[in-house]
Amino acid sequence: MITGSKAMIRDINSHLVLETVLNEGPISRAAISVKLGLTKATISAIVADLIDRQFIREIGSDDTSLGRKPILLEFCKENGHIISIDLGVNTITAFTSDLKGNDCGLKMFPNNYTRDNIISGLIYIINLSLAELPETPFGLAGIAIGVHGVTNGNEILFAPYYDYSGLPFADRLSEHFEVPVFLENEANLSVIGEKCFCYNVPNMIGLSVHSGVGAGIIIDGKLYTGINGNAGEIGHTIINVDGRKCPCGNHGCLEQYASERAILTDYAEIRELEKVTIEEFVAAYNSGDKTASDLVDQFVRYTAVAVNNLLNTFNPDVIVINSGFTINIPELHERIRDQLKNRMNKYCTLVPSGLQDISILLGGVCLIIKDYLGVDYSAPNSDFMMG
Amino acid sequence: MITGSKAMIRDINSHLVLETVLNEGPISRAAISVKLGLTKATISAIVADLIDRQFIREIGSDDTSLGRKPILLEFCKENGHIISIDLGVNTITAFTSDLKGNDCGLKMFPNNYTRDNIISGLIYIINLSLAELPETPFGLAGIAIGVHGVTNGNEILFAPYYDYSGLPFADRLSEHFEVPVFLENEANLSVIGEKCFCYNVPNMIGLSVHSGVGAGIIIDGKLYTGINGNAGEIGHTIINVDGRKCPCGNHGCLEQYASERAILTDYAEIRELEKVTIEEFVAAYNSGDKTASDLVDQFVRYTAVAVNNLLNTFNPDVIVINSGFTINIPELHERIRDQLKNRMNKYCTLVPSGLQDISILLGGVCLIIKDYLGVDYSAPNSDFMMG
DNA sequence: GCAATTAGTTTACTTATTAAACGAATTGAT
DNA sequence: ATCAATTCGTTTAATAAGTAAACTAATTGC
Repeated sequence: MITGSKAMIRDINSHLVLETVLNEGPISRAAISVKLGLTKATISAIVADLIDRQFIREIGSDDTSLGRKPILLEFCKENGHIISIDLGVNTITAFTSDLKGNDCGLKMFPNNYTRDNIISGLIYIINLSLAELPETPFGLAGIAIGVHGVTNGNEILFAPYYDYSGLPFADRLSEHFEVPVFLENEANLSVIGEKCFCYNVPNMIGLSVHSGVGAGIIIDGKLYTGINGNAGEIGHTIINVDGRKCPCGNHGCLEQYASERAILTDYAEIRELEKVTIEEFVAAYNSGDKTASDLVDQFVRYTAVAVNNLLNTFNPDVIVINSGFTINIPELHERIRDQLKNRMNKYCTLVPSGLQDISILLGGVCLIIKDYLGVDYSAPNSDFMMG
Repeated sequence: MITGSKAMIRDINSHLVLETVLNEGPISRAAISVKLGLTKATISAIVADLIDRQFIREIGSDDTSLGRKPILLEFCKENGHIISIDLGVNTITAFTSDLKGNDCGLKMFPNNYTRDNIISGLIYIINLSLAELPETPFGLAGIAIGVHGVTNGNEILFAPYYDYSGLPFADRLSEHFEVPVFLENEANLSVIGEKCFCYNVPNMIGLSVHSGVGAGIIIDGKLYTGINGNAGEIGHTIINVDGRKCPCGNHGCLEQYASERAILTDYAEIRELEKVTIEEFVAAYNSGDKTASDLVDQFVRYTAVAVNNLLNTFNPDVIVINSGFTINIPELHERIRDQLKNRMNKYCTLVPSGLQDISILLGGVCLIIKDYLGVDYSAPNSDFMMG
């Protein structure tokens, strides 16, 4: 049972100070005191401890008009590194950053790994990334791995596109690198990334349309994954009760209409092609291909249904859409929004992805920051920051 | 900004002690100390204060085999009263209880009130209920009002079945009776009631099928209502993209298929009747009426779709169904569950309502308990308690 | 050079928890 | 009947964290 104690008070206040310096620094002790409503004495004591532990440091004074100049404090972002990996079906992307998510290197590798060698493959990839990083006081803070499938408690429960279910990724990598390792679903990481770097709101849904369709759910500022990590598996919500058969056993699942897989498969079938990439599809669409245009209509229509259902279910601050289609054909946002103009959706706040193809990687970074510092990161003046 | 302070420590621990006595009492100081992990000295200090404030009292000793007998502490449930009202379209139900939700009287009134006199009507009804209650140290702890419509911050935003939107219920009643007043959507109250009295789990969805279809959402033990109180308005999620037109402007909303209104309207139309009550409909079904049977099939089929979608969206501990159909035709639960046997729903934990037609009223009681005591009530050994 | 102002530290105090000793109450063995 | 063993609850001294207020430090402008 978590009970109140003096240690808890200091813990709460210390994290508040660290969060303030991280997200609003450089900032002075006096300003922190005003912002948090704690006395200057308390702030001074906590700051001394945080400096001692090398989380923050004093930098030059600020320019003020009157009185003694404040000593500015800033977060020591380069004192450690984070590795965030997008374990894609075709490509593995490894992103290294400092403790504020700043780019320290990005590498891409074809994913030729099988169930038998994927873990050693990841160790190899991580070592390659680590090799380029300078020594730091803290070293590696943690490793995040974005999985295209359902995860629960650091285990892959179900992944339709690769055969990695049940593998002890986290345990092995954690033993090997002696740092925390987190496996998390890509839609979940994606929405975390959007929240921390772009849209700082407490309740948001990230609608991720890639091979399948998933939603990352943030409620009260916290990721909600359900009791088995299956929350947000909206690809298998039924939106057409008499519709297309789905491998899951039901009919009319969203995923059969609005996923990349559905659209590209439909296109390939109609055009009697073996396989179509999203780039080829978009090129066809842009050149006025009628089939592609019809399928884009389908995507817009069914994605709007998905957004309608999410709005009426969650009534969130924002819904962010991230998909290859909307990234490559930006006007789709407006078209989806146009289909949502009815009485129940007056509070609709549909927004485009701010991070697009790196949302998963930056979401992984935020997960590690949260684990390592115990603090929610909210990137101030981020390149990606929205309204 | 909420910061850590000494007052916070005592506040946290004091509420934990009160919660323990409320939900697990009668219990001794020693047992509380072990359960919470606080020292006996701390518990003694907090208990002295709670006794002083008349929230708890000492009762006789417990029988133990060895050593000094513990002094049992219990919650003073009869020191105050709660009024919970179900503001139905046809009927207003007023329930009075002690501070643990025990029945102190239930009255029903036809709802003939208009926009102009509903507030004075409620004052009249509440006064009638109060008149029968004995004097208590605390008096009235609060009033909860269950609304069949969307509420946000104690205001009715939208109610399709009566014309009470925007009325200052809470302000007027709060001024008049000088106690806190809460307006809340009926599906939300319903799921709170089920959580506190029947299913003590942190993540649950209450599917309420009455005139419309709504879901009460509890995440991490807390009601989630969205940013405008519109969360859980699943009656307007689209489950049949080319389906029936809905007044909301879309096609194929769940409410057009699986609500009482939809089923009863369909039945009346087919049978060329003016109006059918749910009792008449159930009687027809029980007497083998084919039309009723077909419409029950429709209800089962679409309710299963709703549950499927909720499972894949929330992956909660449990989903509770509460509807006139399932209350009156219990085998429908099994039939709904039978339609859910597919790969994605292996964690399905669909359960019947434990409180049935009083879930809204008891949910209101829990809301007031939470407000008044600052503690989550979890009815121990409740008559309604499930597994 | 001094008043005014703001930043940050020091000091005395308050308060809540803890650990340990202690007193109280009860059982069971001698 | 008495006393050791046991458990319950209180008392006491110590610790730790925040607060308020006084104090020192640093800077500007008159």
